[in-house]
Amino acid sequence: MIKKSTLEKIIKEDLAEIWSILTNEEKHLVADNFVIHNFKKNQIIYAENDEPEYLWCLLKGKVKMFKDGIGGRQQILRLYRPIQYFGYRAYFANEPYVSSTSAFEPSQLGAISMKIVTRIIDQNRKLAWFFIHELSKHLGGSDTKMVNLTQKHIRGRLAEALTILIDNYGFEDDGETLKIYMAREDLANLSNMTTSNAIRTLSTFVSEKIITVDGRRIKIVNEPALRKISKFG
Amino acid sequence: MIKKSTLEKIIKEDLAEIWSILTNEEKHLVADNFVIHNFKKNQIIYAENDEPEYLWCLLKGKVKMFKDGIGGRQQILRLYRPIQYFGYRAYFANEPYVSSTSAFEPSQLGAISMKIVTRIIDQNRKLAWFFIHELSKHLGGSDTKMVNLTQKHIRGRLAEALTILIDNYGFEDDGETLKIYMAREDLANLSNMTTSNAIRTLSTFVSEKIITVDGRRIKIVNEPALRKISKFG
DNA sequence: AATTTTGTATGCTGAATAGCATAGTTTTTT
DNA sequence: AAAAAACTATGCTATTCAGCATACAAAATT
Repeated sequence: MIKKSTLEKIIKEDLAEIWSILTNEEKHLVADNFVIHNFKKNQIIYAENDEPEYLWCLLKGKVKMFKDGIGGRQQILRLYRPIQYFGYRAYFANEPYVSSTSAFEPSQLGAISMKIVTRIIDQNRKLAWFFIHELSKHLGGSDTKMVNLTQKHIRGRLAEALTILIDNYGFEDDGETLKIYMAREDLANLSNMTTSNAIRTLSTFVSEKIITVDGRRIKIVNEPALRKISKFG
Repeated sequence: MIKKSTLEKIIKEDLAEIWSILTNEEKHLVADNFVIHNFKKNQIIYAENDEPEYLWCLLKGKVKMFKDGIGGRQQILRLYRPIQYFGYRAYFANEPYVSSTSAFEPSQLGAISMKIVTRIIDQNRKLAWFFIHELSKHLGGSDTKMVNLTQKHIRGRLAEALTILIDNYGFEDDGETLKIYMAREDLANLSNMTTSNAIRTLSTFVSEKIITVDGRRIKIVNEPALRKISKFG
């Protein structure tokens, strides 16, 4: 269980952009209605077709947003890190979730009722702008990703997935080991290919000295080459 | 050139949802800053990497939003009909356009400076909500489309494209001829396949008595079958 | 610690779809 | 209305990628 103090720190000391724009009164409203949840590895936070109810705030851990497709094949849509927000889109669109989310690793999340978020948006322009900005960013990203996934070849898609991991979670202290350890299957689900092909293509990247692999530990040894493959492949 | 009266009709008589939520003063502000543009068939409205400046309102005609990918292959992201709005996402995200738009057929559009739209959002909650809702809908649609395009087979993708055309533009008076005549290449660009494969797959749909084809005129003769292929294919 | 389960690596095979060529047709331009 | 350009239809071939099988390795569970 996260300490109440940790939570208050985040909200009151404006550690995340979103809270810094609230009035003290609004901060109190949020703090009083913020419920902490702990999720185990691979535990579902919400599932496709569920009715949206909460704004989720990832405090600690890693979360994936995904959609189950044909034959149980999963497509990972987005990855989240602390402190980021999700779960609000479907509520705003007034429809059930079109995707699911689960914890990649043991994670701590806060849930705030969307009714309260709505109430605050109604009285605070800046929060409205926060969501307009956030949604606009995601929409551009989704459109771009669509074209990348449909048009790039396997090498390009896997290279792009690796750059997404770099950009989202960064490196360990050595400056080259990816700070996320995911199964090959997840890597495949992120880059729209089968697990076999993710494994195969990783191997060729190793033989080309672009990465090294030690179990799930991936080191990026030639990032420019990787980004080049991602861009043109 | 569209008549000023037509424009005023749209804005003052609340023919489109968006305007009905404005105060009279705001309506005036919009009407005074609304510039009508005519676009020829295939003319570009704005292009990828351009800096966004206007909210575009499609008054008459048809518009496609697309992204140019590898080897000049285009992916159509969304289709617009009167009276719908676009061009605002990149401005809200504070970034250049990630996609382009062009007129499918001779079209009339209105352009309003995004600065003015921003000013109105700042003073009118309802307009903020309009965009939050709109962006949320589009984001859900984009995520769903991504999975459809990457996971469905060719038949399913083409069937889906046809249902998108039905849902966006409907039928002629006969109740079965699609009210949009697009080149096979555009149909291919909508469903992520080559032109050859769009033509081939259309032919098999004809032989299966799901559609009939007369040049670019497509009649949907078995819509349930089409939707079934779209869903499970 | 042993056993079971799950994940990784690699090879082989087949299916799906892209690419290209050619002929005929429609649309656009002059 | 004629000429040019663009589009459509179909066949054949090449490529990419998925599917499956097997062996091995690593994790998780008992």
